Amino acid sequence: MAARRNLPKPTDAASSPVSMADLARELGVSMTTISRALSDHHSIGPATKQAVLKLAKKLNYQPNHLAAALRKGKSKLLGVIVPYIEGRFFASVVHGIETAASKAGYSVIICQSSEDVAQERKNVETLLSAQVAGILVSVSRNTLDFRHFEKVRKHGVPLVFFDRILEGDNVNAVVLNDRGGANQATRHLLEQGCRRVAHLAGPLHLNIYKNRRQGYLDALESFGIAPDESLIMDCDMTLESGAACMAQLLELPNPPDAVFSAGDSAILGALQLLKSRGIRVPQDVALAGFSNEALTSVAEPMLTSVDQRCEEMGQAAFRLFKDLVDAEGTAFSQRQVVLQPQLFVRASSLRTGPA
Amino acid sequence: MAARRNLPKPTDAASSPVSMADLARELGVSMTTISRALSDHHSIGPATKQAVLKLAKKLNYQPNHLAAALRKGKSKLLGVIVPYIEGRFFASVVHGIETAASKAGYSVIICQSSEDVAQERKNVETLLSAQVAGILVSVSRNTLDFRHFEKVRKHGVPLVFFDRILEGDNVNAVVLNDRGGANQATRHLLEQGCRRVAHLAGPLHLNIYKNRRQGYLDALESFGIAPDESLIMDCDMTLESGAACMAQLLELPNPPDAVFSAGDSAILGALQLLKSRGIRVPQDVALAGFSNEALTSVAEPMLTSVDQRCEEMGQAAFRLFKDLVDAEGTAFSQRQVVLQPQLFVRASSLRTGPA
DNA sequence: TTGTAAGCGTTATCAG
DNA sequence: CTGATAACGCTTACAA
Repeated sequence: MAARRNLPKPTDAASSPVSMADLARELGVSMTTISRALSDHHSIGPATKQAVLKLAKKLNYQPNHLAAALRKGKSKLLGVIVPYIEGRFFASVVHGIETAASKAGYSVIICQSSEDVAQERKNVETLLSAQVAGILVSVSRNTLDFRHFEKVRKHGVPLVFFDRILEGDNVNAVVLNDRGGANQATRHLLEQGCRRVAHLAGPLHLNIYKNRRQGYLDALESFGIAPDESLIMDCDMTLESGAACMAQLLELPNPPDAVFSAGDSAILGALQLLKSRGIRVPQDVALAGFSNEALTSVAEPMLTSVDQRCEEMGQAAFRLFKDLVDAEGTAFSQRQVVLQPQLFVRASSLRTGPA
Repeated sequence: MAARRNLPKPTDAASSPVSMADLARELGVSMTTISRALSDHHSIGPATKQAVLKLAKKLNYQPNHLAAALRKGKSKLLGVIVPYIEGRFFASVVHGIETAASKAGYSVIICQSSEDVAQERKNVETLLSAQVAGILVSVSRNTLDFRHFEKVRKHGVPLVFFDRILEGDNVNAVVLNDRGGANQATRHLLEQGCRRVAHLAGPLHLNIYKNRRQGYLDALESFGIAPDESLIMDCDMTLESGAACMAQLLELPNPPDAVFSAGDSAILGALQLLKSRGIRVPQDVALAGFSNEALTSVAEPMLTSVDQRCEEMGQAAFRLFKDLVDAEGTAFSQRQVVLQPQLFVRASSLRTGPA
């Protein structure tokens, strides 16, 4: 018994949805009254209001947001454009955005640019056509200009950038203090007694990698160490690339005693290469990465890394959008929110003995 | 020079968006003509059509999908409900869905149920109110009935389940052959010569875990091995839980020589516990997990695992939805798509010596 | 090939 | 406190 629990009753093919007009007819009042009852307007008798709400529940009334949005000229849809959604970082940021947004009654439409400006342009068009209330975007790797975002502003749609932004443009943005985080990580390595700290740098046209590199340089300077160009490697931040860079670093006449990478995959590649050569981590070479990916706690030794506060970033981005909406008309120009990263120190950088 | 690249020209506050009516007025034709030109209708002179398109481009006309959807009664919005979006699995599935959807001209609205039926119910309401063309859902952990999905069908909105579905209900769904995958993994362990294979089982009210357990039992049976209840552990699939289960298994008078876990985090926990006790993997205990998470390639030894074809699942789910839309009216009842998982054999289960 | 007009489900304005 | 009516931007019979 109890074999088939909640099977659909056979007798219901898509019955036409019930509208406000239906409620009005049924109750013998005007649509205006229905609208007011449903939207909690003040000019409405408590009795009628209750009656409306009751009937709405009974008939399973489902408001049509499209119609409302069309009429009001503003939807409760929020557009989000990310390079891709796989991988911890963007998934977490989107998680943060969605959570904050839905609390405020917004639904989020997600678009992937696949690291391609052309697609990003299409995404913008799509979102504008969907009449979104705002757009949150982290630009693709090869986005070099702002033309397609001009259109967004022309339509009067609030625009917020997060994480990856275009340098030199004054826009609303939420970013991580990448420079500070990199500085912190590098200082930590220096404090462990390392003196030849190498850096795996990402593509420098992206603000995030440029800033991480700068933070690395800052730390060296504060320790009075002159930067050595041969210790700064161009790296595309993949596992393979990290290993290749590490191999190259080991070829140097005077190889590094520590490596700070602008990303975690690359530092893992470096770790694997070191282990394959029998070089001890952290005793011979100490390591630190950036992003605090899950893999940092799985690697052996566990990897020191800078956490990016992904979820906070999502929340902050939404809040900034909301501020823009609420400040409608109030002419305030640009807002930047800067989040403070947090260094997670793990075994890969902790030298047990003295410096 | 070239300091400020693409700064907004100071002279443009949200100019009101241009509509079809504007184009019509400007060109001195009717809105019908505009509509036809824009929607590539056949009854339209090539000359007028070109003129319209040119003007549209010039005036930066942006179609209003909301209005079109309202009129047509069908939007190009697709609703997706997942328990959460962080973590590899759902992020990848969503990636697959979004990629397929956007190719077909749909935008996807993402909702998280946070593993909570109440929230899931709200999500359904939200999506219906947004007039989505369809809903794709992977149910939350504590979803036990279908009432809130009845409403979806009543509205005539195509509904597709993926991965997590409710057993016993006949619905459109895309699932993994979890049973087959588990069978494959367990057989592999048996073929390596293991004879006491333990199983870390997930919450059994979820189809996926129930099926994985069954696949495990199938494999034992095909090897003529009677299942030993003391080797089957209830596990909530976390790292900690996996370690705890492993510890318990080691207490047995006759401990296992292999473990198949229904999830990767748990098997990693088991691995860490074994290593901490100096027990060799795979020589003393061979390990295999499920999901093929990124961490499986980072662990040492690397972990054997069953890949879930996340992205294919997303694509398949979208395709199933599309089929439903295209078959509008055609009364075909339920469709199930079953994807074949793939076993990735790695060091954690490969015994070098003979059995 | 083109135009007219009605209507999708709301909300807002103005009268009662 | 309530009601009639216009309007949001677009599609689509139907008519010319």
